[in-house]
Amino acid sequence: MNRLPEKTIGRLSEYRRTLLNCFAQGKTHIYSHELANLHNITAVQVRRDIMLIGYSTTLKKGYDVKALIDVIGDIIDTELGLNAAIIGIGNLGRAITAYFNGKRTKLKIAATFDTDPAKTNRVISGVKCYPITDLNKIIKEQDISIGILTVPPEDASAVAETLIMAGIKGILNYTSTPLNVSPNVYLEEYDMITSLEKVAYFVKEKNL
Amino acid sequence: MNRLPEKTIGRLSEYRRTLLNCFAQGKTHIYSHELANLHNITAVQVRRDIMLIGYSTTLKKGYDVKALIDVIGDIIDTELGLNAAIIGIGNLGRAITAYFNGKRTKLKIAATFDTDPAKTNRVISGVKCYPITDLNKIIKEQDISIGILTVPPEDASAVAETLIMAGIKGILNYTSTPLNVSPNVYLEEYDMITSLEKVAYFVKEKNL
DNA sequence: AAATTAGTGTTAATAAAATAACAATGTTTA
DNA sequence: TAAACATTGTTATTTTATTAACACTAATTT
Repeated sequence: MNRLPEKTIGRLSEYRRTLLNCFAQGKTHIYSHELANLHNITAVQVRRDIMLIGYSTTLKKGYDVKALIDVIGDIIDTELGLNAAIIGIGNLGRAITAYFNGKRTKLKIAATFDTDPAKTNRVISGVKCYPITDLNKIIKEQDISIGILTVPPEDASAVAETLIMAGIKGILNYTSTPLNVSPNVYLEEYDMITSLEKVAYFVKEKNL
Repeated sequence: MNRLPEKTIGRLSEYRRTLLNCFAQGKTHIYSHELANLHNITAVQVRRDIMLIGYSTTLKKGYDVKALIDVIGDIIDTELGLNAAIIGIGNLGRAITAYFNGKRTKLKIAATFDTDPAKTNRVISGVKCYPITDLNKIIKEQDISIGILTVPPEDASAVAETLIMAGIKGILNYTSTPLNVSPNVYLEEYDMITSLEKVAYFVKEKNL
């Protein structure tokens, strides 16, 4: 399988969740335009994405929901699953942890970390919270390969550094501090303030 | 000013926050490559973005930090500011509210909404929480033009509908339910599960 | 003060993503 | 069963975003 476009990967993840819903509702087949409507994109986009992952159907009755779920799983899941850790268990960290708990099988939030002694060494949102001083040890012990950063912005760089030293392979950065990581670590950044300011800008523009 | 690219708007928001930090530290000028390094992008990208907003400097001492902050403000802020509301004041809603409080002058979280009677009619993270049945009334009274959706996925579509009926102009959707909105409403969607699955995919790919 | 260097602004080229066009073919309808 | 239709898979085109190239000029060095 050739490297898939980044945007396609994102959409595949979304398709799969929609497909899982359809499957749960007993729907066995789905047309490209149905899937497209559910995601507010074009049917061509859907077909192109599905072409890229090498799935196709001989029928003209739409895609086999179950089969497509499996094919997407083959692409985006790892066989044994991956472990992630949340660093900074404030409201945002808790939101993500709670959101995940029990839902994914292949991706698991295996540990959380914080500096606040009131939070550490107990279970929060179903996951054990460790003091951040144990980060290196726990990351290695539990084979955690993804770090989700929800610490205050001033701590972000230092924590990222520690994560990378501990051997993490991917970082999802929700702090407003842009990070600088070596090219062998995959970094995805998302900043809520930026998104809100973007919405505000386009709201303003619409009124012109 | 011609329509700016969406990606540029996002970066401008980020530049501004970095510039505000620089300014607070007494830095008066900044080179394009400094700003670029702080954001892990190229200096060309920075210069191009700044060119697009029509700012330029005659000096070769970098951009005037204060002036650039103001120019970006002229682009992305509205003169009177805009009001936003959070719908669904769980962990995620609280995280965003707390994050914002007292920080922005031009964008304000003016109200929050929830269905849970234990949460409504009191102040949470510094903002009054109203029952969702009052949504239409409050949106209009307080001139709220942006809705931030942090409700459970099964409620997302209905709430979005209500928001639009109430006259909202922009929606930031953090639920995992893709929304379908009329073209006169600006919609930005962000899904944490997708992001995490994307990171997992690229972590996996790196190992090949 | 002439030569060099470093930095900006802008146009041109490239790359990535989305959309359009359309051939192929199974399905439905007359 | 033949014609019309609907749906997929794929290539071509267009659009959007990024990167490279480079002319210009203030600052620095010799």
